[in-house]
Formats: sequence, C-alpha cells, structure tokens
Amino acid sequence: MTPQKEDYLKIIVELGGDKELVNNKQIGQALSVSPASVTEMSSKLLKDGYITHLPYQGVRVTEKGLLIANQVIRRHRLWEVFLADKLEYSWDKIHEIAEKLEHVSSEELIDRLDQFLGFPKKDPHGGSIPDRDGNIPAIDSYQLFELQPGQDFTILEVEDETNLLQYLSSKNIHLGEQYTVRKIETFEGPISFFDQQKNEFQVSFKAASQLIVNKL
Amino acid sequence: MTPQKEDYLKIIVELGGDKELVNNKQIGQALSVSPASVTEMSSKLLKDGYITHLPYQGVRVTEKGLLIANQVIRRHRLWEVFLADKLEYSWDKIHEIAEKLEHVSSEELIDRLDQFLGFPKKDPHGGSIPDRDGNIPAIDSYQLFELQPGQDFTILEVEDETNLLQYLSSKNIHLGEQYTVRKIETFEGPISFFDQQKNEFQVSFKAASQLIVNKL
DNA sequence: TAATATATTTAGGTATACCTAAAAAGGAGG
DNA sequence: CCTCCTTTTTAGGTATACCTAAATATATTA
Repeated sequence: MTPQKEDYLKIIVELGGDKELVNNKQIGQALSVSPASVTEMSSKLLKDGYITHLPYQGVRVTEKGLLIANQVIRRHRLWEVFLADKLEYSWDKIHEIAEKLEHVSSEELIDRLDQFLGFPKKDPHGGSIPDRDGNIPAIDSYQLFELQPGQDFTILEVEDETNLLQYLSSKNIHLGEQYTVRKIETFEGPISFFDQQKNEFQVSFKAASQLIVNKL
Repeated sequence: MTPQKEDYLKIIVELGGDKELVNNKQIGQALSVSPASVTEMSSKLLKDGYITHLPYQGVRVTEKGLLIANQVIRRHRLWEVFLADKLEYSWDKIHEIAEKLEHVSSEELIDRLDQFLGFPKKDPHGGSIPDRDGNIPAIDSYQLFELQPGQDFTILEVEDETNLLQYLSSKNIHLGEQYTVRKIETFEGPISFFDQQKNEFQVSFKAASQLIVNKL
C-alpha cells in the first residue's frame, strides 16, 4: 500500500461513499492528476481487490478498499484534532498538513494519539472519526439546502474547502451552534437562517450544499 | 528535495559530520541500499550542490547540505520528544516512527511542535536538537572509553542502537545521572564505573564507544 | 440517426529510486 | 611491482507514478 494508493481510495470514498460509482474525471480533478493516470491507478487497485471497475462508467470501493480508506480518514482526522487542539492551528490550515501526516501509518502510533487526544469523536471540521476497525458511527445528517423553513439545526460538518471555512469564520458562523432556517430560495438560490439571538445569516446554494447539518 | 535525498544527507552527517569523508559502503549499509545506488544518488546530490565528491574516496556535505541535514535531524528529534513525552512511547521504539515523521516538512509545524514541547534542548536519547537555523549548540563530549579512572561524568547521549538502549534500561543506567569511572581495561576491554551510591556497573568496550559523556 | 462533444482508455515517454552484474580503480602484501 | 582483494563506478534493467497525444467509447443534440 503506497501513499498514492491510499490517496486514491480515500478520494473515491469521499466522492462516492461505498455505494456510488465515481468517475475518472472527478478523481483526476480531486487529486490533480490526468484522467489517464486515474485509469492506470484504477487497474492496479482493481488487481489488488480494493475497487470494482465498470469500464467507461467509474469505480467503487470494495469492503477491503473501504477499510483502507476509513483507516486513512481516521489518521487524517486525528492529526487534524492534534493540530487544532494541541498546536493551536486555525481551522482552515490543518487539512493540508494532515494530508502528509495521514500517510505515516503505525497502528500503535494512531491509537496512542487517539488516547492522548481523549478519544475525540469529531475532527475540527465536524467530520466523524472512524474507529480502529474503520467503522463510522452513523448519524442522520443532511445538506443545508435539504431542510424546510422553520427547521432548527446545527452544523455538523463543513466539507473541506479552505475558502468556505475562512468565509464562515469571518461571518461568525460556527459548528454546534443552534440555527433556524428562515428561507430557502428555489432554483439553487441563497439560503438564509438566524441564530438564537435572531442574527441573520445568508449563504449561497453552493455553500449550503457543503454544510452538513442535523435536524433538532 | 525528496525524502530519500533527506535521508542520504542526514546519514552522511551522522557518519562523518561536515569534516570527514564518508564512503559509499558505509552509506549503503546505513540505508540498506546497494553501493551502486549510493553512487547514483551521490551524483544527484553533487549536481544539486549538497555534497562534494572525491571519486573513489567518499563524499562530504557542503554548507548547503549540512543545513538540510540538520533540519531533518531537528524534525526527527522533536518528533522523538513528542513520542516519548506525550504519547508515552518507550525510549527504544521512538526512532523508527520518527524516521517517517521527520519527512513531513513544514517550518510552521515544526516550530509549533517545538513550542508545544517547551523548546526542548535534547531528545530522549540525549541528542542535541538543532535550532531553526540548523545550528547545534556545541558542548564538549567524549566517548566513555576516552575517560581516565576517577573521572566523574554523566551520559549525554546513547548512539541509536535499540538493543543497547534496552540493555542500559534493564541495568538501571540512565542519562543525566552522575557516575565515576573505576577502571578501563586496555585492548578494548570492559569499562567499569559506579554511581553516587557506589553501585557498580560494567559495560563492554563496544557499548562504551556508543555512550557519549561529558566530564564533570 | 448522424454529427459533435465529452470521457475513457491505450500507447508511448519521463523521472525517481532502486537492483544485479561486470568493468575499472585503488590499496595491501608477497 | 605485480597480483589479489576490496570498493567504486558503469551499464543495463525494474517498478511506481506521473505525463501527452491519439484512439475509442459513450452521451448529447441538431
């Protein structure tokens, strides 16, 4: 298992979970490699039994591949907690460094880190940290635009996008706080919501699709 | 700068400092690669200006190469402190993991880690941690067998050798404690010394050559 | 449905970092 | 000083992971 293979598996899961087919172009864009390189790597991952491949359609992880991906995600997110909580990095800078640290693979190291951090359940972006066996405790979550006006919610997760993180920070929008949906415009228009002090916020449809929330 | 180039530069400095010529065979053995691979890498490092090369004799780091090596050593030793102090790894297991972590290079990360650890001066093996600029504060140090009977000393450093570390630990010999040389046998014989409670210890010449001490 | 656009795959190449085997250089002892 | 032994270098090869350009498959739309 090379760092590159780990990256491919992680991205496949991040883009399509273990159900959807993920196509060549998406993977190439996410990893900044050419589609041809994706085809090549896919054939290696297929040979190793980490993915299934429907030619000209896309790939999907196998159980074996999902396990690897979730272990990489576990390492990534635990390092993110370390960087934010212990080294006092800001929210929006931890992803990049965790990308490198996640490939240092030692079961013992990660378990000790987990303990040192107090067995956190979420990373600083709100992403759930898989357990040692690669299982993620399921919780019912939605993209913000799926909600109805009047619905109370908290933000569980902001899908990794440095700019959005900075933007939300600057607007004083935070994870865990309780908000209420005011209005959701049709045709992918902006979404507005307010906090318990009735402060109003508005975000674009695109931003709202990256905000993972739970209903209260 | 690839992780491999970093490893070569680090080993060259560890084997020969910035003064002595280090030969092909030594480097190959230290890194577990063939002499032919060393020749090849040397020509790359030479082209990049990190080393000077006297054909059939050996290589030596340039100022530029020494800087890189010391930065890698800094990263390695800071991670070792982290593993031992924070994750409670034992002395003899930290080297291997630090070998991987040392290649995650981010100035900011290492400076933040340094701060988090309280700006340590020594790693758990007693090795001095270079500062941000790659400088190592010089202290007069000797190999144990260089001392004269009656000389008081403390152990500053145990050159990386997992077995020796475990052996010393089991014999209750520790860094920083004050000992006195009792006898040094000629012809590479064993060295004996005692602590302040007059407990006697004896180590082989080979072990004594790996114990870096300072005179008190 | 034929033409066009888009996505994937194949073919052929590059750079890094390793290898083995053979040739060349250097040092040591009879 | 010449042979023998060690070490270094050269020559030729491999695997990984990338690339571009061209060929092929699929999807869209006129």
